[in-house]
Amino acid sequence: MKLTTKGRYAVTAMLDLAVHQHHDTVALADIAARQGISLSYLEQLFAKLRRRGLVASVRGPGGGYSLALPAAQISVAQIVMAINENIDATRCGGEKNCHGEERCLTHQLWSELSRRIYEFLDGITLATLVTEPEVQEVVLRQAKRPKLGVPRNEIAHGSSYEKADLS
Amino acid sequence: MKLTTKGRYAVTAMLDLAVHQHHDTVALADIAARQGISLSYLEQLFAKLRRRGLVASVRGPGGGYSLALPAAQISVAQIVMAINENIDATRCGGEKNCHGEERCLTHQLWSELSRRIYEFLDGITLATLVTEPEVQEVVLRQAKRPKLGVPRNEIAHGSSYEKADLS
DNA sequence: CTAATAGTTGACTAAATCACTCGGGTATGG
DNA sequence: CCATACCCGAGTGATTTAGTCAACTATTAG
Ligand code: FES
Ligand code: FES
Repeated sequence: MKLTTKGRYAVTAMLDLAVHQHHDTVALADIAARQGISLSYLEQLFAKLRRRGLVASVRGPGGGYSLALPAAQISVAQIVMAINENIDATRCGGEKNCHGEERCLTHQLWSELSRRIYEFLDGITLATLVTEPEVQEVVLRQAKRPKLGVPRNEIAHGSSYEKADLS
Repeated sequence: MKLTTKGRYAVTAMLDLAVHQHHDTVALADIAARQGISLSYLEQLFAKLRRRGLVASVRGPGGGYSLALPAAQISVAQIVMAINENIDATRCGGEKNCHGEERCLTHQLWSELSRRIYEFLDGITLATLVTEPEVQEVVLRQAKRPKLGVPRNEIAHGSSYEKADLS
């Protein structure tokens, strides 16, 4: 699997979207401001999410994004895969050919690991997350803060470069 | 967690070592030849494994490496962590500060994922792997092949660049 | 003694990827 | 028509990956 900040941002943004579902649509600028993600970057992510049919968009003033499916039908695995493509921890990508043309000593191990990770992430939907007390707490904290109208390209970013993949 | 080819090679090499334990020591050159890994690269990996106390070395002719502990006491997680340091899938690295100075919406999720992965990899030891029929099969196949004396720096490498991390 | 073996160390590199940014589009409601 | 918001592609610097290379040092067989 590949699990980078890109995928994490996507899940965070989708969760924000799920939380604010009561509006018809949510503008990316709002998500950007609430979650501290660059707008341009979000646009990139949502383009992929839309192509995969996970979100729907409405253009023009008052427009924005909404979930294309009920929150209970969108799993974290789907989001991560929409962004990062594969979710496979083997070296061969399932081809069983990374040692010469044959299966290597540890293929079985990584293959099983991939399955576990996928099962875990696929078992958690946006609906699950929304009801988590830990999530609700953060949502409340964010609601209290004055929503500063962040203009395009002026959002602070952490510059940490950490990854988390399991190709 | 971080799970790159580096970590995968390390596990493969350690497993090879466990399989050939009946010799006093195993030379890296043998492992390199059997598993198709560059010798110089293996040296780098085993330096770390030795510092972590997972393998012991004997220098000079007839020397090589051996497991520093019984195979049943070396888990895959230990090997991966010896090579890649952390095994954490969060963005904050456990600091809970990746949104401003506070916990982000999805911290809980990545944190739980990290735990699952760690538990899985820590539950599998070299001893477990050695007895796997899938592994035995590969070992037999490798034993049949004539052990070509591969000189330093002449081993073929695949140039695939795939990752698998979960920082 | 000496040559061959094998581990030890550190610096160095090309290529790939990541995490964005920038600059312009295009639809749409008021 | 104009402000809003989505749409899209190209480009970039920093970082990491997956190695290589060269020069040791320890040990032992002969
Ligand atoms: S053959 Fe699939 S990981 Fe090696
Ligand atoms: S605060 Fe830990 S992952 Fe965001």
